[in-house]
Amino acid sequence: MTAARRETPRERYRTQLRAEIKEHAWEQIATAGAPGLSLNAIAKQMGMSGPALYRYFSSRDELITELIRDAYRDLADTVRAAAAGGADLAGLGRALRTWALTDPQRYFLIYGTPIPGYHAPDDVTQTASLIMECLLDAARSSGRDVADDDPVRAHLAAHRQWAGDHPADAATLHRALLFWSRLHGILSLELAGHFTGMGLDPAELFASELRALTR
Amino acid sequence: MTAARRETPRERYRTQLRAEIKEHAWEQIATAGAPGLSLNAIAKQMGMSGPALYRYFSSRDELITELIRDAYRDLADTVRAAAAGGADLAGLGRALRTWALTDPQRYFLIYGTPIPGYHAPDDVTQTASLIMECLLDAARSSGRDVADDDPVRAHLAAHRQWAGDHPADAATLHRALLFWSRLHGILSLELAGHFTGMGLDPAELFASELRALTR
DNA sequence: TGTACATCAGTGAACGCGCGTTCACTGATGTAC
DNA sequence: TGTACATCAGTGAACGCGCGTTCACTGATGTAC
Repeated sequence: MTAARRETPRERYRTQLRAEIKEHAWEQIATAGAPGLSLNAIAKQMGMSGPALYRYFSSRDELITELIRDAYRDLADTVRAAAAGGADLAGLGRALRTWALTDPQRYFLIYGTPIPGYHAPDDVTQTASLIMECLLDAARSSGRDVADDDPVRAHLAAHRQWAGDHPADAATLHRALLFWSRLHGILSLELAGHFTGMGLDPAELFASELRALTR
Repeated sequence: MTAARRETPRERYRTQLRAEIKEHAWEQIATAGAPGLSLNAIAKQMGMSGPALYRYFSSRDELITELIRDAYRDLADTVRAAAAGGADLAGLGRALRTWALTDPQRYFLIYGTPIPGYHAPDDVTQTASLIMECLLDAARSSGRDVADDDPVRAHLAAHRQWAGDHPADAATLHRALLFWSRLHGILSLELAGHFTGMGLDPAELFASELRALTR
């Protein structure tokens, strides 16, 4: 058992301030979107000078990458917590929607318009797979078999790296994938306000898609 | 018959230069995303001074709004052309995907991450309905009835402003809506590179969702 | 417990940049007589 | 056909701004003897 070395006060302060910076960053993203994020603005908000932040993040890009990392991690934790609490596919769907509604711009930071040329580092991709694997596990034991004779299943069976070492037959892969893409379809349109503009209730549409996948 | 007044050379030049500016704007958006769009950069690219553009667009915001307007119009035209050419729902789906792949950032300008606080002007919303009405028409005469006993149909039947005066029963409304949200789900994940990152072929997935809707 | 030194947080000035936008202007193009 | 005037495109200088980032520095906090 490796005794976790006692964190020095300085280290504690450091991690705490890093967290504080990120919180302000999220606030800023929530109100102006990711492109509007500015180190100087965050510093001002925290009552310190701009260059001070360079003690905690080596560049604006590093901060954004860290935020993306955190967003993925937080979503993965949310989904896994729901699964650990015994949620089936429908439960995961509801957890996902709640998470997305909590902070739409955080959702879009992950699943929204990509920044041309930006590539997420490896560990972020790994966390993303974590989420998919969690969906797979739920899709294996719950949900409904949709379009069981669709030819895409051959393709899915042949390309299953993303399933990691989680056991999954074609039906499970298919279900998890449809769960993801369909709910993302509804969610992203909801968060962008397209349904409200049409006079529709997003909650109803989401619930309906969820039913189609799990009933 | 109102004789279209002959366009003066100056007017012709004006409209042509406006178009030229927009083209450069699209190029810029394609390579750096919408937030990276800059009037000065466009001017430089065209070999003129920055302030010159203010003869053609009163502000950066007006230019962006105009681009959004054009994107919607172009998509509406594409979809309507396909419909006029006798395409069924599946055909419209393929047309939609082709359009999206032609210029992903243009697609995202419409359906991607919303800019907090930005609200599209009325006429843009109208063009958006045009698209939906076109989908409705196709959904009435083609496609497959999915989940015909889902309770969401009551909601759809009760909220049908977006259908305009196009005749549409609950099944048609439902089909058009699912067509839109499901294909958007696949498409936006594809354009953002999420499938490629997983080793999956987006074309297969798109075709499969299309089959589920129309077979 | 006290002293000497090293570590580190944060500051203020500065650099270079690009942005959107205004303004007074020059020079070319079109219009009226 | 020629002249006088109005319209309009485009320029260059300027304003004010905020950005990311570097750098030499002060002052406080922790460490070693």
